[in-house]
Amino acid sequence: MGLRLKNLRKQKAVSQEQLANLCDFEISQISRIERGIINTSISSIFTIAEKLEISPKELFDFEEIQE
Amino acid sequence: MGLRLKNLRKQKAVSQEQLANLCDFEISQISRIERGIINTSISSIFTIAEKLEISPKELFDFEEIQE
DNA sequence: TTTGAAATGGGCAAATTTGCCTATATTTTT
DNA sequence: AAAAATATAGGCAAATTTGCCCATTTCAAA
Repeated sequence: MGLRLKNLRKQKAVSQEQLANLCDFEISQISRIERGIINTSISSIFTIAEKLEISPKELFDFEEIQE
Repeated sequence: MGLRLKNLRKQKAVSQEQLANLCDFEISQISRIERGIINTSISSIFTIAEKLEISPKELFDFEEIQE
């Protein structure tokens, strides 16, 4: 999931800091989510998806195997 | 999300208790998730989706408006 | 290589979730 | 209506996440 987010974020050319500001999260939080350090909540995912202007579903669009 | 889960679970004719056992969660936890009392984690969602034999994406397949 | 931006890492308190348990309410079946 | 099954509710401690710091590392551009 984290990897998926990282890829989508980069596709949108948004930095972790920018995304953090948009979501009103901490940068470290975005970093933790992308690296899979934490198991973030659904609402965080929804916020991120919204601010990244993607569908939440897209964040789960990856093969089970990875990460 | 909770509503979506509840619907999918019922479609599969699985009770909260059965789902809880499958996932190795507490029944009350399933109940809380379905009612939106808590903001559960992604990994919980993945576990539930797996045990319910659905794609995680399906759980997010609903209109923004509802619930 | 140096500079600046972007990302990672860690510590700590506050907030939230989770498990465990028991009780009550609601729904379904007989 | 009564009984049985399902779902909701709440309390409490343990576990996890989150925000708020600041320091360090990695990466990209000059």
